[in-house]
Amino acid sequence: MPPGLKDVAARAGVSIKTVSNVVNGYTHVSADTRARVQEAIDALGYIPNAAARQLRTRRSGVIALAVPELQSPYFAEMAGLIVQAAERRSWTVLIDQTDGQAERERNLVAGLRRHAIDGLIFSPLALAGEELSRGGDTPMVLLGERVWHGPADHVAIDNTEAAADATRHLCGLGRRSVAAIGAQDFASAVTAHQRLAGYRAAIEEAGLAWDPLLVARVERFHRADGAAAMAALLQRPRRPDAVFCFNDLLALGAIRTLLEQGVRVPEDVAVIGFDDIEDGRFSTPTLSTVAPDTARIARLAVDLLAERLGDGPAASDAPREVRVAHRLVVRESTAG
Amino acid sequence: MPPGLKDVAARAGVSIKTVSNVVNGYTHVSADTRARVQEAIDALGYIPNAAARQLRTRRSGVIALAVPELQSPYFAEMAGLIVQAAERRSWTVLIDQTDGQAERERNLVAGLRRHAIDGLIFSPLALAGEELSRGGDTPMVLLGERVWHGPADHVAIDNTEAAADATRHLCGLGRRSVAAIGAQDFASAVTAHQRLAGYRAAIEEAGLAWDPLLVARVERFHRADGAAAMAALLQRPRRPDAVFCFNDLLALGAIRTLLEQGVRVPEDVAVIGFDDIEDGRFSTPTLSTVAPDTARIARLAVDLLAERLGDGPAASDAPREVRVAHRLVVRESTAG
DNA sequence: TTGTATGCGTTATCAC
DNA sequence: GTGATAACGCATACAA
Repeated sequence: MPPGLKDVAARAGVSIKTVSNVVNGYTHVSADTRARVQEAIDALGYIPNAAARQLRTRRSGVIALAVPELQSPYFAEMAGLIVQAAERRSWTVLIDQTDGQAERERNLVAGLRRHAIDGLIFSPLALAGEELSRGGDTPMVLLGERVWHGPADHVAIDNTEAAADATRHLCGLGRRSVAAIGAQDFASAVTAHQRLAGYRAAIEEAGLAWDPLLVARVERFHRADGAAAMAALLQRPRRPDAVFCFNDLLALGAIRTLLEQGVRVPEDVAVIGFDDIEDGRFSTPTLSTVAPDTARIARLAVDLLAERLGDGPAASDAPREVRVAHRLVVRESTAG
Repeated sequence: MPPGLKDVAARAGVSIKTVSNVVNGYTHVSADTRARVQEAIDALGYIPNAAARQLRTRRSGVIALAVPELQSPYFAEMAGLIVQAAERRSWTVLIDQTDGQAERERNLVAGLRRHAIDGLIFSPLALAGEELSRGGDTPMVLLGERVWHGPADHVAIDNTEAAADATRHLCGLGRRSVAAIGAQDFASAVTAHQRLAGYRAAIEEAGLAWDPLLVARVERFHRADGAAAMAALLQRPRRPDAVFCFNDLLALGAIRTLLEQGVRVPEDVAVIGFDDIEDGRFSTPTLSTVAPDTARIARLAVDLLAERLGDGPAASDAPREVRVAHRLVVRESTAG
């Protein structure tokens, strides 16, 4: 049975209120009393009971981070950064893996954890638009651009523009047959839609013909999907001389297929990805990519949540959209 | 203000005890009452208050998983699998990133979260031996082999034997100058020590001379360390014709350096890693490796913890060590 | 089978 | 500056 406020109070010869004051850094405590209480706390190894505290204050000091999957290096990195940012506010982060399942995401938004978490940072995959607003009362910050302007804050890079930048880079290399890997059909695939739009805009801007046969669809954004999509692309009549992949994993998979089939990268086909995960810095060839300012995204997400959680004036302001910078990173896979 | 037991009871015209019974699936409730209560629960959207429940039962339904870093694909995968396994017991997993910092690991073991979590699954990096037993009362399952036999359960593969298997594979290829990347000096680097021991055993078993100059030390197990270590190895007088890397990230970094310097893999240097992360299946060349049965490790870790947590007879048994299988996966990087 | 009453460890409102 | 005491929402011993 761990010691409680009561035990500390008894040992220090004061009331529990005084101990509580000391624990919570209340200022109006005489130095003498404070010292005595502190001594008792140390001696007993007192640790405040989180449950009791939460029951009273309705605050758990825990925020949830919901991502589609931790296996994806981008989300893993994001998770690590958010944990770090949260730590500076002494928040604990509960990481939730949705596996992109609509039902799980819905539960999250509905607030099935309502009592347990103070806020939610959410990177939705299966949910979009209004469904995201059927929310409980838990403050939420969305990661990734939304087309719809709902009641939640969100922070993201300009996906469409970033995709256009990547595509422009390929066109600027003199490539005339620029393919895309990563298109998705379902309505909630906002990221895929936006990157496709950026790709198309840049293609047309370069005076190239829009060719649907150069666009490969994928189920998910994994290496295996990229590999399969690339194989399909190579089957088609018009063979591309460049590929924009909607994320780095797709690109790494695509490169694998190309090399396997004796196609040189970047000489025959230039490949660019998206996310700037660490893998791309050590692959052969190293991977050109679009680098979002992930550290900044993480920091801003936590900051926005903190503002909502604070009882300050900003807590009830209109939802904000924060745009974060991205930059092009040119490496071997397009440096031909 | 979310509804409580009281509100549900009022609406259903019963006492809170009855509602509580229904919520907790107590069997002796008349079908009629149960239906009425359930209706009220649904209508009000009642969700039990986790804090209050925990205050009473001293159980939070949350277990912590502490890993050095989520960015590492192996730990990310492990985390995902453990979350899945825990889900089947309706446990929530709180993921803690220690960054390999001794202080953080110490806090964990000391139980600074004591009140908040029911159990801990821990993959220590900076702590070893006795320090791991200075534990609180929170049940703990250790991931990764320990030399010392402390008071906690642990589940792991036979690191030494697995490392020997990898090295034997290289020797079996006829390579005579087999290097190792991943040695570490500090005492708590149990994994590195064991893999080095396995490597050495296999080297001597093959009748090769033990050459300390073929062993490269690393700070951490990242791609960059592998790349740097390989570069150092190439500088030394005796150039290796094979390398056993203590994990896949090191191997991928090493391969990058080799290819960059025009050394062919596997023709000139065969490379094998450890962990079987997804990257290795799509890299060029694809990566030979030792594959631990990670899914089984995850499942067993959760099972062991469950036994400790259960109030059954097994709860106070002596600590168990569970050994999990591994297998060699031969891919292009050694298939020369 | 169901209801009443008590306490889990805190914080917060009042007195003193 | 400090102490007594009432909640917070739930589970459960005990009664009915």
